[in-house]
Amino acid sequence: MTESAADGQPGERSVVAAIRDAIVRGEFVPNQRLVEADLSGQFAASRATVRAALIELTNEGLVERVQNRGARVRAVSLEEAVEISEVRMMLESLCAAKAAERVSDAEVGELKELGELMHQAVAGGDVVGYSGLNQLLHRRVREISGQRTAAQVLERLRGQSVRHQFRLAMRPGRPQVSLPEHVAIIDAICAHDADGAAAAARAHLGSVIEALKAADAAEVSHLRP
Amino acid sequence: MTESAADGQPGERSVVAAIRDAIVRGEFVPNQRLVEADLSGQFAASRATVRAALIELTNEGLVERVQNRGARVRAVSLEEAVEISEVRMMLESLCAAKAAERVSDAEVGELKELGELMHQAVAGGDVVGYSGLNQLLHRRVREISGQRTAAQVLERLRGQSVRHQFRLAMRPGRPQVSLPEHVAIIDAICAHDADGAAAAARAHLGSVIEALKAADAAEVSHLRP
DNA sequence: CTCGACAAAATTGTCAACAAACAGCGTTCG
DNA sequence: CGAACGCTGTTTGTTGACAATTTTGTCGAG
Repeated sequence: MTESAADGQPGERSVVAAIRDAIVRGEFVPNQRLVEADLSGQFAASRATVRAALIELTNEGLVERVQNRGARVRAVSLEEAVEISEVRMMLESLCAAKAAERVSDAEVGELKELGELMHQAVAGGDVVGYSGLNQLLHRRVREISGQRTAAQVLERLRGQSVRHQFRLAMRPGRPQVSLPEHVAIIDAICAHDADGAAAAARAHLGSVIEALKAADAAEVSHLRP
Repeated sequence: MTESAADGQPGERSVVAAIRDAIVRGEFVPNQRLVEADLSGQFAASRATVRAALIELTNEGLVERVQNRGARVRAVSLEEAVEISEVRMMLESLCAAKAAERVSDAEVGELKELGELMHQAVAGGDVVGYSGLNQLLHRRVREISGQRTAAQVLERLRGQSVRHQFRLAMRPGRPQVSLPEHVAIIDAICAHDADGAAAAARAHLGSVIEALKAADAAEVSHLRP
């Protein structure tokens, strides 16, 4: 029972981050009601601050708010997760192509090293480490691309689908599938091959979509043996 | 000096819409400061309501807010407008492809009629009418696609770039260029040709990007003859 | 026993006031 | 004469309380 982090300064920005973390980390489960007064107590902030935070998180797609009925943690269905991945497929391929055009020599070295670390993580069975490297890679590609608009959108979408992403990373055999896809993206970017990078990113996200559907089907069948 | 629309109920939702309209319609120019107290008076709402509205509009990308320094209308540079159009290129092509797969017979008729109306508007020199039909077409394609995630992102991006879009629509000869591109999108969707629709949408947005750059270059050269 | 209306509790929406931070300007010191 | 300092006015950030709305629990009639 983590009595939750009620410390830190109660600044507006901090409360947003705190609630977001609580949702992303799974402390607040989907469809859980988020009562302003309760959160006000939990995070040691005034109700107005909490309210502002909830509005911000609503536009980030993490919470749902309906008139006079309060806010609750938004539950993203499999269908929505697939939609999000489809959008990611388009935008990550755009960013990968841009990154391939703009990548510097230093960044090439960085990406190659990242690929090596991912390889080691998979070989060593370090699933959570690999998951972290995975996110880091995607973020670095976004940054290198210089496409701030796409990067912002992708960042928001990541928050919404983090639960599904995590569930996916935990499936046995998944890292072995995604590693070569990631390597392909890295290689294409480092070779300044924009078309190849876009294609590799598309292929990777396509694989994610298939895996999402497969994972869901597997879990459903597991619920009724 | 339109003393601005201060009527209507002061509901939270209404204030957001009112301020958004004021920005999109150009009543509030880019970089204009948005003082909470002033808006509170203009829209007959409390400062807290205005504040909530500004937070919401910040996440929509229409206003910029800095700590302890207030909010101002966000000015999107040409560079940003191009970035936005690049993202739109990817997402609109996705929606066009999905729409081609899912379009019903009734919707085919609707789209064809829309194309006819656009043709008439261009032939009659009705620029603003054509601009409206343009937006309507893009929106209908998004709706038909059933891709709610992409549609939401596109809707937000449209708000940010509406000023550039409008400037573009006003350039002489632009409608004659964009009309066949729009027709190509319509035809591909109506023929259930997903790949063709995606390609047509990509081509259209590519044309928009080129036109944006050209329009900017022309205006710059016009400022120093 | 179920359905509907009524009342009470809980929760959100709104408001006015207070405190903190920043910007501009005049004063004073080097 | 120039620059640093402090002051004042304005604007945002925050708080607490009040009003409106929804939900929940209860009672009575059919």
